[in-house]
Amino acid sequence: MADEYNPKEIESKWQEEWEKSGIYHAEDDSKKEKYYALIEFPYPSGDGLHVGHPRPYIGLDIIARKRRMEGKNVLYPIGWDAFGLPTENYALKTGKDPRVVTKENTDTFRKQIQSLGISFDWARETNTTDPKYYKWTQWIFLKFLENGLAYKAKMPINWCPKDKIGLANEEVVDGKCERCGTEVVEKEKEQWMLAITKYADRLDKDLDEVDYPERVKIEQRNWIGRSEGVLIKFDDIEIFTTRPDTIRGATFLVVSGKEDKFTGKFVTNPATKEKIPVWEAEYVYSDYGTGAIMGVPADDERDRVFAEKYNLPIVIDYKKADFEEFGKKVVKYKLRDWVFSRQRYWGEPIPVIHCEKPARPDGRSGGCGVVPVPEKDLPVELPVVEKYEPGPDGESPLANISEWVRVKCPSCGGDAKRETDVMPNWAGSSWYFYRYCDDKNDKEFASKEKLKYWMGVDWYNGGMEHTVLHLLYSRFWNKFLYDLKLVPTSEPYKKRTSHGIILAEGGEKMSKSKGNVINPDKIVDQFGADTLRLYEMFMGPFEQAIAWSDEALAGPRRFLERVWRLKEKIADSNVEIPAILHQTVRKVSDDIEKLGFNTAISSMMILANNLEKQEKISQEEYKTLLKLLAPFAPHITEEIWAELGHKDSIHLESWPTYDEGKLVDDEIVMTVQVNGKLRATLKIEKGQSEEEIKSLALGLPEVKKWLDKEPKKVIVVPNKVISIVT
RNA sequence: GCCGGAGUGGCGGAAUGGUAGACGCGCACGACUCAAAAUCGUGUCUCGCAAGAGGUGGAGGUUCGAGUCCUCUCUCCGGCACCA
Repeated sequence: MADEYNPKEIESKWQEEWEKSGIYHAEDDSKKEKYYALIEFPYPSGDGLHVGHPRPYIGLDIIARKRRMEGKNVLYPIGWDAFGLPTENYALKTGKDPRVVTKENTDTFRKQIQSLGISFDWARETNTTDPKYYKWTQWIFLKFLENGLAYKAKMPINWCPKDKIGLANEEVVDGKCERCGTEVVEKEKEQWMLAITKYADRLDKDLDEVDYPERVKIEQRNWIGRSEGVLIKFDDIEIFTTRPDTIRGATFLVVSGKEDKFTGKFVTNPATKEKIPVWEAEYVYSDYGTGAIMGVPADDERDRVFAEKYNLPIVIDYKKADFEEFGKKVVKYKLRDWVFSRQRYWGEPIPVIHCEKPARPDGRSGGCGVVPVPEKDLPVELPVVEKYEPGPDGESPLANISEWVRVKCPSCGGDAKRETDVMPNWAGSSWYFYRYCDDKNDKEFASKEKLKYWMGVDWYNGGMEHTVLHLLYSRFWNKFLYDLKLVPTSEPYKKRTSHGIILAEGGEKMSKSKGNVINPDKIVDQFGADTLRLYEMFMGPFEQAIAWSDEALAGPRRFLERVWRLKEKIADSNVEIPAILHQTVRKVSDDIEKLGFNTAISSMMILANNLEKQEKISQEEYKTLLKLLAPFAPHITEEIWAELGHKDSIHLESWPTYDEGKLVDDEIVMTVQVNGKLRATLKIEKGQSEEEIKSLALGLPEVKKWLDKEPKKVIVVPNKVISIVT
């Protein structure tokens, strides 16, 4: 038969057509209401796409497509978060220029993603490694510097000996490098820091304003670690406690190892006026609170263990104190400032110059010290190097390029050196969502007018693993830029959701080393992109991790074949639209908003099965099904739409609506329970009275059988249940 | 230890307190076919010939009615963790 469903043919055809007509391009000057849908832009690794990557893209594609059909001006962009270690390590191994590697990888990724028919606005594609992009990453860094939020400090940092790289606290998991799993060690090093702690209170409090999953809010709050307590002086030692009421039970103080000059001394408990000893212990941290605590063995488990071990007195049943009786209330956070330096190559150079004449401590002229690169000289481009190895002491590979490093001080003209540290790969992703709003701008990172129109992001979907990394960092940048009046909203994302990852068959994580990675190209080739899209949305709840199954792909493909075949049943009759169509419109519309893609698809399957059983179907029924399906399976629906004689794309049609009054069938099946047990079903007509229904139910032979006396009570739940109690 | 989330057929999973297992996969049988694939139809929680009984990790409870609400408990997953 000539008219077979052939995805290979129709999919590439429509993809080209859509790109040519630009129907997915966001309009900057539009009277329409805007809608900004965002996915976390991918890191283009050398392994190419695996089937897990597109799950969030497809999910938000359905949202974006539905919004367009609802008449919104939709921005659904994509770009590449391309700085980072894997590319650099690959360059190290092969000697290839990371720029070339990145170009190859993004080309592969782009081609693969484009084969899935996702309605990204490719005209706004951005890349964090493009100097035109990272010029603005550097520019924002200079704003941090200018406002005193970027500073250099010699401090113990988390050092990964394998990657030869300093890590932010957020990148250390169980004492190991988040990336490679190597045990991190402490290392003293001069580092650039960003003062995220200055925003700790607002990062915590403003979570109240946004629509994030509760879990994400809790994890962020956990990480920020706000606690209210009191600072109390025991002679020269100030302690922090959240339980000042227990002060009369304090029989000793404990200081961290760094404060050990007090160890062995005695101080006065301001509440009891007794002299109590000062001890030193590892369980007290130097960088939290004041680095000193009061030991209340009667009320605190650790203090009790400590007191028992060292035979310290334990006072019970002491009188409680008032909260601020002995000191003043303060708020402390667990959050630490962000280590922002990386001594590697493939990142944004930190745009500062170190003048050889140090700045004078009194701030008067004579020396410059750290000098920001003037804005006109941005971007500071990464020079081409021969060797990508970090130096023996963990110096950046850039430190070896003396012609790049040696510059004149922009301030005094004297000899100076460039900063050779680069930024962490979280830098470019902390602001990319602004760039999409105005990606061609070479005067600003994005114009205020365009930001005002497009921001904030209406719906942002991404991985749970970024809750305390990317999500917290980008909220911090946003708040900083908001304070400078450079961006219009105090929070970047109105709504955040998370997708579950796709696991390999058998439930293991997909990884190259395990050899269980599934390439979407294979699936597209064999089944078509529409089947892949449908399957990824149908396989299970969107927000839940789920194992891939090759076998199960057949279901969605059969469904599409069925929809395809329904063409032949179209009749030009003007039939009354049955209730099931209204129900399906409602179900699909509602489910999409709840990320219930699996149940939305299931209801469309039911509708298709239903239509197939009919002799003939009306144009109206079929077109409605196609429109509902269009966001899920954009190619096949477009093809059929065109075959039905339409000149314009189905994706420009308006989203179907339903009639509230026609949701219920004329005939309803109710269940009849006797003492809670199901005994019969009862067919009734729409609109029958409760009394009628009751007597019909009581008259059923299957019911009479169980009634040996007058029922005590009969409960009728409209359209559902008749419950008889004897 | 603390804070979240989840336990439902052979499998993925459905179910505003109202017929548990929708939808899909798989499997079985049947139709079509020389045959196979594809497609279509029927069946598919357990016990029972049937009437019926039991069944959503376990034990109680609330309710006319509980997978869903409450109490206790077990297991798994995620986050935080000598954070005062």
